[in-house]
Amino acid sequence: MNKITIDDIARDLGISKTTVSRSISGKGRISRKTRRMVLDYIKEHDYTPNPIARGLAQSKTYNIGWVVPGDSENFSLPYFQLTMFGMCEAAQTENYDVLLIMSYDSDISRLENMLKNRKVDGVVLGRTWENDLNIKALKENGIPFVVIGGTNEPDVVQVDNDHISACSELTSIILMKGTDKLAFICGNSAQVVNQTRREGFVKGLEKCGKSAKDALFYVDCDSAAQIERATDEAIRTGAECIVCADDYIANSVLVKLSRDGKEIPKDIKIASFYNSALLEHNRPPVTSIQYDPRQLGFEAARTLIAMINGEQVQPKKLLGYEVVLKGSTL
Amino acid sequence: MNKITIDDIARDLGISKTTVSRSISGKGRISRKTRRMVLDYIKEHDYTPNPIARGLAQSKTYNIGWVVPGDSENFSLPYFQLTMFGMCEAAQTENYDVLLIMSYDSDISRLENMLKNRKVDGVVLGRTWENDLNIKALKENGIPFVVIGGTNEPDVVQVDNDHISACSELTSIILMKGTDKLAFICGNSAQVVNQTRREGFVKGLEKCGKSAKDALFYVDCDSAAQIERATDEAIRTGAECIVCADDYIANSVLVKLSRDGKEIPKDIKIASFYNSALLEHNRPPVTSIQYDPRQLGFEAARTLIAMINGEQVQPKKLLGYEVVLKGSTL
DNA sequence: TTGAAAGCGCTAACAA
DNA sequence: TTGTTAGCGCTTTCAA
Repeated sequence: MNKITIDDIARDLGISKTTVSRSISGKGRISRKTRRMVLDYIKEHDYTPNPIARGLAQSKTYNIGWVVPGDSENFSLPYFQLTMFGMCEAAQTENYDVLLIMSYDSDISRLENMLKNRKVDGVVLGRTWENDLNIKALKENGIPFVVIGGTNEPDVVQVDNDHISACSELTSIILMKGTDKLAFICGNSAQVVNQTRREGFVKGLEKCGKSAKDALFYVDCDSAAQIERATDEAIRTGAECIVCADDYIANSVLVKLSRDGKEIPKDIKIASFYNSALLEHNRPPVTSIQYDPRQLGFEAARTLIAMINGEQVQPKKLLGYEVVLKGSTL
Repeated sequence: MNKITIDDIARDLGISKTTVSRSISGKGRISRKTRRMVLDYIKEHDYTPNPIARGLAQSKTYNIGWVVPGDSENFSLPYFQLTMFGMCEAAQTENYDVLLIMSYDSDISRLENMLKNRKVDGVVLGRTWENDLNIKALKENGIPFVVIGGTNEPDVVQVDNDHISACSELTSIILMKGTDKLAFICGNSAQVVNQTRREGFVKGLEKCGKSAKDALFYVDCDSAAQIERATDEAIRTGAECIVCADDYIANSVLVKLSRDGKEIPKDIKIASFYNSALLEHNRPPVTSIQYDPRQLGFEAARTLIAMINGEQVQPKKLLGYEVVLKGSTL
């Protein structure tokens, strides 16, 4: 067991523990020689400072909290987990660790508890809602935090995919290829990401001289049943292409279409605003937008730690994307 | 900000901070009256003990570590995340938090670091390998830990799905329905779960008077290409049913079959030893085994915390399952 | 450049 | 039943 402490080092080396502490942290003036000596000793004896003790002394935990929705459907799980991996990577390089905070829809008690306990130095919010209670709690608390996703709350540091550009680009490409009547299906519209994607969709319409009135909208489709109903209605109303806000929607639409014996893209085209690896094996492959959740998480954690260190950070960072055209919109 | 400390309470109430501490923890003798008084004060002033300070004093962190594979393919992500949710639930009830530890295949440096830093009181291992280096490091360190999955390392507390019973049951059911020639496809055989499922499969064969020689085995199929090759060969060799070790394999097999225009179950039957929600929309639905990853995580964390508290725990706990027969094996 | 001493906020022997 | 007194292992003034 690693039971050696800073006192042991000081005693063995015949110096004060202040000097040892300074040698380790690099703060304050220290002769190169003394510092070398301490560092060598540490290496040789495999000493690791106790982060709890350091935490107590500096009122820091060297942990960041990751608020992850505990109630999301299975399809979004990989997305969240990949952002989590990215966060861990970023945290690691700064010697931080990641602590989990489960959130359920409107129940923010887990987060509140964590804030009261002061077990984290900052928080990353994995998903944003309209009128987000988590954001309110975080603001009120004053702890540094960054959100992944958009928000119209002022003074919130955000990292997000550039959904607007991405969705508008994909939408206009579809239109320019001669498809005229589009249907848009999305889930819970209280989630900011669904609002943003809708906005991008409309922008894409407008870029091609159309407006929202020229398309069909099915929002708040949370269950498979609702999505299937929307699909049915879209087809009956003459939609030529169904644009799905995410892969969960796309999957349900695909199942429905195959059950009805519709052929893609002959009978109806389909595109998705989020491409998870889970859809990639579909026949035909689905036109979609490719993001990098891992990078998203990385950026969020990196930004957060910079904030914790008192650095100035960019208030809103948008990451890139790639529109991938495939057989489903040929 | 919650800046009130135990000293403030002691001063305000005219008692010693020991008494305050005791009132909070409930340890030692305390008059009901004093305790009430302290508790009331705490409630009124919204005091929360500083867990860092408590941690330093008791050499405890009230964190448990969750070793999660950072390199698993997307299909297993939901499984891992669901166990993670279960862990969080269990941890929460005991006032513990969950800290992430990413692991990559054979690189256990993250875990070693965490152990050296003593930022967790115990560890849950999310996946087990043959000759698992994580297990060795944990044993050597002496920290309490439980593994999810099987292991032949002695003296390791395990929580696992009962893969042997489940797989053997499903296998024998398929055989009893008149299917004769089975093929088994699985991924990396250094992962214990794949070994265990294979064992269950063989046991199922034996229950029906067959042996391993009567079936086709394709192990270490890690890539889609390998799985497709295995599928091809299985069919050419006369397999009537392809039994897939998990949903990732099943998905690739399904894609391959549909591309080749094979009809399920007419041309070939298919079953999976793990049913994720990701496959549930397949047409026809796939016969498979249903586990509850959330409960698995819950049980693991609960057991770990019991160990941390010095309680005696069951060395090996197997959880239930459900064999779900669907159209793919009709 | 170094050291002494006083915390950080809590727990736990030991006394009273 | 309660209080006194040392810590837990580190950081950080303030002096030397």
